[in-house]
Amino acid sequence: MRIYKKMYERFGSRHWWPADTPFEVIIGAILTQNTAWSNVEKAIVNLKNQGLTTPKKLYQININFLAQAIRPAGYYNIKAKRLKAFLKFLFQRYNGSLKKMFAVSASNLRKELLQVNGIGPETADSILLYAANKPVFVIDAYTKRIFSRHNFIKPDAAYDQAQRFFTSNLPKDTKLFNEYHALIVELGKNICKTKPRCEICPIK
DNA sequence: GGCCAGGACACCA
DNA sequence: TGGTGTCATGGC
Repeated sequence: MRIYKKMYERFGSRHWWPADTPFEVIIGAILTQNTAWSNVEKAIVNLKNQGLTTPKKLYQININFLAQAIRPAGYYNIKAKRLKAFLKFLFQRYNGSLKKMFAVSASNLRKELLQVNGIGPETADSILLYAANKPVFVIDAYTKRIFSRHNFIKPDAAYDQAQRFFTSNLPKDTKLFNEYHALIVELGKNICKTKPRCEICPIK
């Protein structure tokens, strides 16, 4: 909480995730896997321009067509397959309704999402926190890099292990988790990128 | 022109 | 469980 406050004082509210709708959050969460967000944005613009930002549309279109549309995001063939896998899950289990899916408890939905091919722990947690508004802490590359450099977690810590560090030290609060992870990304992008620990780091 | 970015999975031992 | 290869574009 002490670190959170320092970062918040430095960067302020981040208003995350950068998307217009919960479904766009899900698309972005899958497309950004090991990929710079700037490339993901181009892919999402393509989808928007073609009116493909609803579950129904994406469920219906041809997978090869989808792959071409998301090409700028990289790994486009595999990501098209992963988006399709999620849509198949959404329609078969929840009749295509995000509302119904979000009504499921965080822990149960997490288990279900992890069964979907192409959705791992980080993607699942991003969906739970930023699309479904559930109090789940997201661990990503920035989180591990920054907090291992400052010796709060081990560099090779497993996902769940790193996650426990945060959840066991913080109140379980969706807004807090949302803001915290957004601040970590901000710090990771702009300051804690190359130098292991630098003078201007707000959390040292 | 090499390196890297908001992972996940298949395959192997 | 742990290690390695694979997927690919765009910015610097």
